[in-house]
Order: sequence, then structure tokens, then C-alpha cells
Amino acid sequence: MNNFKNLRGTVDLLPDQLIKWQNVEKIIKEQLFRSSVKEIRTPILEMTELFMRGIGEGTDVVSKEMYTFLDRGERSCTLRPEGTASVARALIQNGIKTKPSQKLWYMGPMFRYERPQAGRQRQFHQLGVEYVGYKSSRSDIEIITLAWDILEKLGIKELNLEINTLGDHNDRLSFQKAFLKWLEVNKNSLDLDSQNRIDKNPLRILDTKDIQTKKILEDAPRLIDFLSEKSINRYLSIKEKLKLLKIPFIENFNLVRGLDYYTHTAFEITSGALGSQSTVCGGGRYDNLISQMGGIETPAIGFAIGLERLILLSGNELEENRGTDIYIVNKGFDAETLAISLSRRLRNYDLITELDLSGASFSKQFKKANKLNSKSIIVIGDDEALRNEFVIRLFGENSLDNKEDKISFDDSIKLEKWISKNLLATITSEN
RNA sequence: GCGGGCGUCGCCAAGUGGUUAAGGCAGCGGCUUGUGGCGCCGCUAUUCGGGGGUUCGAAUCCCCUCGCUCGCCCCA
Repeated sequence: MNNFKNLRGTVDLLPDQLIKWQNVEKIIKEQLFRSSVKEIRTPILEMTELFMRGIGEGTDVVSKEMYTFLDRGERSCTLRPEGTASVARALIQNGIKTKPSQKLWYMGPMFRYERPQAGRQRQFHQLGVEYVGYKSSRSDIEIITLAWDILEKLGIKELNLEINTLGDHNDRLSFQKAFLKWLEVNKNSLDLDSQNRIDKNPLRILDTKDIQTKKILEDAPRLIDFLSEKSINRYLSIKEKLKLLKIPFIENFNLVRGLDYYTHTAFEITSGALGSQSTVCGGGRYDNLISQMGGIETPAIGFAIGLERLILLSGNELEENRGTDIYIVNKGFDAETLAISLSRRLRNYDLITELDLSGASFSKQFKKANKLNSKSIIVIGDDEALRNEFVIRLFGENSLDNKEDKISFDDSIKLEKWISKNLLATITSEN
């Protein structure tokens, strides 16, 4: 076996699987379109510095999961591990002042160097939505409901929305001060992982999985007690509105999320159906990111949905495929040319036509048409070529009677009539 | 980076030390060169992820290695 193989953690998506992907993407895009969210596309490759500064050097993503390499000009480049930093960069670079508020989405591959497992790949796909330049809690609500509605439109059930608030920069500073003081005292009773985080990213200790540490943390200072009145009111109003909108949620004070840039609202949507990688959607507010990256003070909030996990969760009704409408059986020199030109004409209709290219026997071609479940069939052979007409008839399982029509190659009207009577009616009733 | 499970045809598999490695699906060819669905017949792994070892003899036992997979960490 010295054939080529795909790289670990990457996958080939084959035509059959892509039917579902395309349907999922279509539903998502429609929902975004109706919500006035506009698409943005940024490069997959960025300078490494962007992610180090944007996401935070202490984070797991940056410290151990990036695909980083030197290009031929000795520049350090990184395949994007997430989309927010790139979008922020693009907006700053392209003059964010001229468009101070915008609703944006992007969809595409992201790369993280991790051990693959169920629902986790090294190259995976995300839908990201960013509301940039929106400050009020109304934007938090709209973006949470947008994420929720997309998942609902896809027919995904049994989702859990978790929310938390991280406060603003000052809230966090004063909390961190108290928390560090407490950590100093309790350091030795924490698990090793958490001890390591004290210097790098103390907030992350809050969502430790270690049971012992969890218990000890119950007596630690709580972020919520350090929030300013303004921050608290903001959070309370979000909870209030979610209740009024009947979006079920649970509060999770330990929801911190792995990226440094979050402020105020953090949220996550999970599903038990996913196994251990249960997060489908993660997001939050990042009011300081853009200014930290050199832009003007611009509050923003966003989320990302993992498409692979979405595909795993969405039902198989999205796998349904539209079959061939007309299969053109053809054989003989003149017949083949006529068949090609007829197939081109047929592509002006909303029909799926397939021209047989094999030159095989008629019986072979019929077998192929049958395998494809073609709804109808056109036959062009030497006889037809001679008479300048083709044979057309219905083909599916309900039409074994071989009732054929003959249509002249010049008679477009008769062809159109035949199509609308026999094919278009059934196609529209299906959709 | 650390644990557990697994690697036999494109896919699903039987085989657990003895001469030619079942079977099914898919594919190809034929019965049937101008009309399909069913059926029947035939073809498709000198080789069991790779390398080394034990043995008269290995897909089957041992060692190493690679890959996949599930979980931990973390995240989408």
C-alpha cells in the first residue's frame, strides 16, 4: 500500500455525502439572507501574528493547535484556526470607520492540529456570524436567536443553550485580582492542569473538568460578584428577553470559553447526541478585540457553528436527491451529434439531463438509464437520424408500456409540450 | 501530548497455525449488438496495513512500525 492517502484528520466528501451538505448550506444561507446578514470571505492563510495577538498566546488553540509554517519568503504563516480574527483584520484594513456596523457571515474550512475523534477533525468547517459595531444587548439577543433559529430550521432537536457573562475588561481585572489571591492560597489543592493555568490563563481554571478542583472552586470568589452594576443589568436584561422570547437556556457560571477575546456574554449550544464533542455552536461578545488589534473602539458579538457536527445532527431527510429527468440513449455517428445538440437544448429547461457517452449497445444504455432511475428517456439511433426525429417516452417504474412519442428535431413546440405534460408536473409536485 | 479498541478486495465481512484465502454488495462481461427493471452464467485479493522474527508451514503466534477509531485535554 504505497498509494497516496489523505492527511490525518482531513476527509474527502464524496458526491453522495455532499447532497446533505448542500442542503444544509442552502438552508443556512437562506436564513442568513433573510436576516440581512452579508457574506464576507477572507483568506484561509494569515500571518501567524494575527492569531497570536487576536486569540491570545495563552490559549490552547494558539499554543498547541495551529498549523504554522514558514513560506518561501521566511514569513510565518498560519492556516486559520477560527474566523473572527481574520474578519476583524479585514474590517480594520478595509476601513471600518466607513461602515461602523455590519452583520457578516462566512463559511469555510478551519484548521487545528489535534487528535481527531468523533466530531473533530484537523480540517473542519465552520459557519461564523459576526455582528460588528453593535453594542446593545439587543444584538446579543438577535445573534443568539439567529443561531437558535438556524439549528431549528435544520430540524435539530434537543439542544441546550448555556449562557454566562464574563463582564467587561475592568470587571475581569478586579475579579482576576481576587481570584489570583485565592489561587495563591489554594494552589496546592488544585489538579496539575489547573496549577499550570494560573500563570497562563487563570480564568480557564473555572471550567476545569477535575472533580476535586471543581469542589474546591465552590469557595472561590465568583466573577458575578465583581461585575459592575452596568454589566449585571446588561446580563439580567438578556436573560429576561430570552425568557420572554421563550428560548430555553441554562446559566453556566463556569462557561468561560477558550479564546481570550470574549467579554460580557458567552454562550454555547450543545447536543447530547454528539458524544463527547457536544458543542455545536459557541459564541460570545468581544468588545475589545478590534481596538486591541489597532482598529477604532468597536464592540462586536459573534458565534461559530461546526458544520461537521451539524451534519451529524441533522436528519436524513436532507439527503434526498433529485434524480435524472431525461436520459439520452444514442448510437451512430449522425445520431451522436444530434444527441449532443439536443442535450444542449434540453439544458435550457429546469431538467436534469444526461447524455450517454459510452457508445455502448442500446441495451447497455437502457440499463444505465434504469440504474439512474431516469424519469424519461430519449432514443436516437441511425433510423431517427435519417428521419430527423427522436423517440421519447416515460421510463420510470410506472411506465413499462413502452408508449413512445416521435418528435422532429425541428419541433420545439411539441418537445416543450411533452416536457411540461410529462415531466414538469411531476417535478414541481415533488418539491 | 496521554490512554483503550481495531486493521483480510472499492464497501460489508468469514477465516484464530496446514496444500488453491468463504460469502454478500458494488463493478465489468455474457445469455440479450434498437429497447431497462427479474433471473442465470462468468470475471474481479499470488495475498491478509507495512517490516522483521518463531515454525517444516502464519492472515492466524511474538516484536517493531504505520494507519484508523474511540476517549482524555481542548474546542466547532
